[in-house]
Amino acid sequence: MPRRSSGRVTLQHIAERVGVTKITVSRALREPHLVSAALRLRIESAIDELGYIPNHSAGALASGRSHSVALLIPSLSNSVFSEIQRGIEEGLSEAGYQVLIGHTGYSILEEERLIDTYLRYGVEALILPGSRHTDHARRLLTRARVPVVETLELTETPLDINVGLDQHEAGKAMTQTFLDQGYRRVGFLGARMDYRAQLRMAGWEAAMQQAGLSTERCLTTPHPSSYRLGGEMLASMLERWPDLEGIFCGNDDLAAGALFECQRRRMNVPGQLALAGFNGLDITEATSPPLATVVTPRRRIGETIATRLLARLQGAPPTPISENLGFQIRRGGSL
Amino acid sequence: MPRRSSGRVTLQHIAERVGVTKITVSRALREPHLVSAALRLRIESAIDELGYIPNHSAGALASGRSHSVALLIPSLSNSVFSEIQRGIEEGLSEAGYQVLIGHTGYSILEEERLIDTYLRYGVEALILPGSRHTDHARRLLTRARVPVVETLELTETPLDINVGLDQHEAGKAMTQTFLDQGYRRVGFLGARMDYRAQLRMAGWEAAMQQAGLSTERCLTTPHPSSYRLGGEMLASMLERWPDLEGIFCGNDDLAAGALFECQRRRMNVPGQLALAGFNGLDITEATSPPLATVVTPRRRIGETIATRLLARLQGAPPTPISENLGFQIRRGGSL
DNA sequence: ATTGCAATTGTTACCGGTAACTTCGGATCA
DNA sequence: TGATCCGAAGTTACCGGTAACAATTGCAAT
Repeated sequence: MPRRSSGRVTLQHIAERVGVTKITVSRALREPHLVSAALRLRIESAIDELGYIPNHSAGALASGRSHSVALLIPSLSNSVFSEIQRGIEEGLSEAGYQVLIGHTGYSILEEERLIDTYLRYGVEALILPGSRHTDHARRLLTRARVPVVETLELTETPLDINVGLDQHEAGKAMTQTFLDQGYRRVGFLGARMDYRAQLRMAGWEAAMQQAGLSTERCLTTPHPSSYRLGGEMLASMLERWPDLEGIFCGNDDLAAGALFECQRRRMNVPGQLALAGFNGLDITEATSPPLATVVTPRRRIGETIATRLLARLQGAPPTPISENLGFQIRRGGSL
Repeated sequence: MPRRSSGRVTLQHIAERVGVTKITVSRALREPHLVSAALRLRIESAIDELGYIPNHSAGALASGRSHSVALLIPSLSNSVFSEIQRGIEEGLSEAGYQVLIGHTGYSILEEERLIDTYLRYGVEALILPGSRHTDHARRLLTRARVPVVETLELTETPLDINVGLDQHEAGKAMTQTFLDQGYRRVGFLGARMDYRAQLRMAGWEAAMQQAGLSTERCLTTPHPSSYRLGGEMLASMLERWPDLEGIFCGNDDLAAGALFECQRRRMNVPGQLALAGFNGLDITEATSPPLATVVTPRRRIGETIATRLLARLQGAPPTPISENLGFQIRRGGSL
């Protein structure tokens, strides 16, 4: 006698309808070549007559495989991650993996919570934004013995697979571009100030110091970045350092916001003030003038992650590896 | 003898370590008040000594409850959905539900695939963007007897819970705002042209026709919208209809792109051309001039969904209901 | 006719939890 | 002092699949 009247159609129901045992139905679904063609057809028609929906939990429990992979992203409104996601999804879904997306909101505590949750779900791999994690998260990951990808930035000590680009180097290169163009009083504007933003800023500092220039013209905030914020912060910077010649913004949103503020003030860009952003999002090509930016190979990052992860899932040895996919400087017209 | 050497720590291991049976450990986790305080402490310390991670599949299978809800969103790079998500997540996670995010890419076929996938995962509810679904998706949803939320737009025939705003009405209202300001030759610019974009456009048509004005100045494309596209399409429209006085863009991205193109052409906005977008994203307040837009109550949509869904999950009768959360016109300075 | 083998289908046990019911010792109470 | 009740822990069966191995059948090979 059933404990619950779940009403749900199970393999057993299909099996009875067709007059076989459930293992045969299970086979017809997972290894059709092992079931005779005639029977397979009868099973298939019974399945859609009755509306059978496989129970993933039961399958995962019995087989010890979940066929799913967790992808944690910091923000649901940033095309940086959506393009990476597309590359990953494409590669993994083809290989039969379901990609479960989680949203950390740039918080490593939330990341920790999600890692825990998804390990309970039995994901076969985790893809994490960044290389900064809580201690507890590291412990969970180590114990779980599951492939882990850390992405976006590079790290000297990857947990496992690391695919990204050198954010510090990129920040330095963009700053150097300002300097090459003859700008000297170059400031830095940053928001959110997650670890990657800090690396970019450090790159700016390094380049400035190397050139013997001041790094005082720097304004940052922990608030999430936005177009509005870019404008407001630019205003503050101009007030504080009226002699600014150029500003390297930690991302494209801030740079665009800063550009709008310049337009509002009828300041010529780059004549009176040069601007640059980071990431190479669509907007940098649309503004007038187009924004200088660091173009990051997001799509390729996603694809590379998929490739490397599949290799690991298919048994490649767990050798920590760091892959640097580089970046490109685009001067746009704002620098 | 174990079939697999999973290596994973289970309830049984904890139980043996502590010297009780697994059901007691299970209780200590789910209903701590039923276990004596002393024992509970010993269990807890065994759990983190051994690094126990509950197996969600096993729990879900045994209890028939997954404590998870699927949220499908069309785009991972659009703050429209990220704000809705935040509202939903907040309400549901507090009540112990895990929100699983899926990405449809605006495709109802992909939506169908995801509905199927998440029903296999045993989600206890589904939140879908829009009211358009494939026939098969409808069949799946009906058979699954699971609460369903359709959001963003309103529908006369909700599957279950429907929370959103009248996109047609909003399109009409924005167009009427153009007319109220004396603009007559008002065009429409749309991309992607998913169902909501079509509704907005229909609203534009209705308002124009009602005013006895021409609806010929209309350019749409199935391509995804972007800032660049907004600029390019504006250029096409100006070439084709040089007498345009205003353009209602199907979303804020297009409107911003169009504005940038006007700036490039040194066209005065709104003097020579008035512009408006849709959604009220951050960028509309940052540009110069700020963009006119239809402000949609995204956060409230998310919160309302959470509230209504929780009520249903806690046993409220499955009465189809449609809740209209309205919108606001903001004239910015571009209209 | 016997053997061998491949193609099909079935049997059995088990994955790791939880529901429902049972047991047991002690406190409460008439 | 026996009946009753309550808190705390245990027993048993089962959720819905899948792994591993066994059984059956038909046919080719010996």
